[in-house]
Amino acid sequence: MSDGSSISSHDGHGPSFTFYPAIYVLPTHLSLESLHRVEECLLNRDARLTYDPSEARVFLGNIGQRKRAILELRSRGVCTELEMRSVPGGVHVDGALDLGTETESDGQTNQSTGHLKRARSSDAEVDGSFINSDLIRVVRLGWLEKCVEEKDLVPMDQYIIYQGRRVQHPDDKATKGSEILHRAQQDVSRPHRGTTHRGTTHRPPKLYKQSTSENEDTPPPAPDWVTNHVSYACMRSAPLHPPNERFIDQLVKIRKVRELTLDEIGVRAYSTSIAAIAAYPCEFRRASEVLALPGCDMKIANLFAEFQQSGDGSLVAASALDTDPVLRVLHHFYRIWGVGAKTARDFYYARQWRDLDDIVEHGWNSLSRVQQIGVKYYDELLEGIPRAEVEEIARVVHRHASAVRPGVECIVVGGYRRGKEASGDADLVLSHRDESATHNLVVDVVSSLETEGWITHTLALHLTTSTRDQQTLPLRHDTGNHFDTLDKALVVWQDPSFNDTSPSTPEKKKRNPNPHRRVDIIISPWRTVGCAVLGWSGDTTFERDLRRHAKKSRGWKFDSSGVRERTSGGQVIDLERGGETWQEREKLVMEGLGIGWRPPGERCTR
DNA sequence: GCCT
DNA sequence: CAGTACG
DNA sequence: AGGCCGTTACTG
Repeated sequence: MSDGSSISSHDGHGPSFTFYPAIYVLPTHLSLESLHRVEECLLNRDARLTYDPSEARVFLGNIGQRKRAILELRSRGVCTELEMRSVPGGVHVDGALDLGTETESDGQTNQSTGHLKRARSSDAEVDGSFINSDLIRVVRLGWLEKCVEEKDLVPMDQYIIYQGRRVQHPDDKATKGSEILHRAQQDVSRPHRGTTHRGTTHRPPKLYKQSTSENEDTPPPAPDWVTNHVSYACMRSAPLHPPNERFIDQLVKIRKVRELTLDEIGVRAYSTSIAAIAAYPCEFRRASEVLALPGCDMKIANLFAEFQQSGDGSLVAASALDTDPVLRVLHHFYRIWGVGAKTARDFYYARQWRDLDDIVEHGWNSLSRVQQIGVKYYDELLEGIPRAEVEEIARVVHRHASAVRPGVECIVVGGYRRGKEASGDADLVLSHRDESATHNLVVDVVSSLETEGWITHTLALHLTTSTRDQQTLPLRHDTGNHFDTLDKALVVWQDPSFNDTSPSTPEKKKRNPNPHRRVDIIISPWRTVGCAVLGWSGDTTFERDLRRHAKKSRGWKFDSSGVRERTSGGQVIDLERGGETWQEREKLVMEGLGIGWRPPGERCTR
């Protein structure tokens, strides 16, 4: 092995590390495979592995020098001072030193007595020195190799490179961010110290079989995109329901907390990790598998370890969304259409509101028009639209569009096209092979639908190309020809027809019981319909990475209205010319951008 | 939080 | 200008 | 150390 690790995961039975404190494997100077084998070896012997440096007390690594060891610790935020009493080669005294300090965990000591006997027979240092001391040790990998070779625990002494005690971190001042966020981070950083497993080295029962033979828990071969470090979500296939969906659900909740606490970068980071995990084709069995994915590092691997050990698959930082009283209210406000994280916090902290009634009672007139609509139809707009109903809406829109522009095509995009059972809204792209037919189409379709009673409110109208062009064309010799983005209408929709039978009071019109729905109608000229459909069919991270990739790898600007040169002047790049159908044109765009085609059902980055 |  | 929306 | 989607388009 180039990194000098001779650890094999097929090494038969060996000693048990159950009663060692949390072990952290330093990845430095280790290949990913070696790292995995070392972890595998430890796990097979019931060691308590951690990906959180702050809770580890043994750091195992392919390292030779004390100076290097200190550096490795420091770079992981572990500040120590040298502990002189038992340095390498010194007298072995920690047992005596620490045995007397065991006061807080009698239960654990008693419970493990029987095992301690076994352990003690081969290694006297196991019990006393570690279980209750705050000693931090950096140990050469050779120790583990020796233990494996001897099939027994071997004293660490000769393998200790450095030994220290934790000291207060110099810049440990309070974070300026919200206390909730801070608390959440604290909680995450010590996932094994919860009330459930407090202080004990006892591992929860393994769900998988103890490995004895060929069926060894070697992880499945990594997919290409892992080996090749493909970091753009738009270049991987992520299905609607990936194998690690339950873990992803937890991470999505943490991301939501980051949104609510205005941590945009954290949101971006979690999105990257989530997208990678969503593309992973099998259930993780080891945190080290997580570690191998692009966009996932110790933080995420550690969260997976917590997920795996939690029993019910919950993460403390994720549960905060439901349990923290402040976050609960912020989340509630955030789900109002037209209210983002900033406004939600303003409602809470400045206006001191706590629920929708407070808003209606004390601030109705301070709301924007769309926020009022958002509050009014709060529950209905959050409901989720079944696929059949999305199709129904599309038929109605297509009928009206056809009346106004014969030959128009209506394409359902968004979550529906990715296969979601229920969509947050209905996203429809209208296009026509005759370029002039898409001119003013939004306005015409929306007013037609309004007249027939399908559209109850228009939340936003984005008019760019067509309407404005005509009015301002003479004035527009603009410097930067950003002449195209798509026309679109974001509307509130309600089926106007319902049974008006029964009423004993026939004069009073019964209220329409059909739920209000959010519908987005997007207009695209045929010339760029492939871009429109591509830009409106992927999950957020897929679309972000699409733009990022177009920029970084081609120097192009991609959006749903087309592909352009990024250099001023912005020459249009026509990647879809020659495509006969919108499906063909979308495929040509994906290939032209160099991401390769994949169906919409595989663009689910969450 | 992760990557270059 | 900041804030929100869209995927 | 600096970037992270969009020179988005809209509202107020």
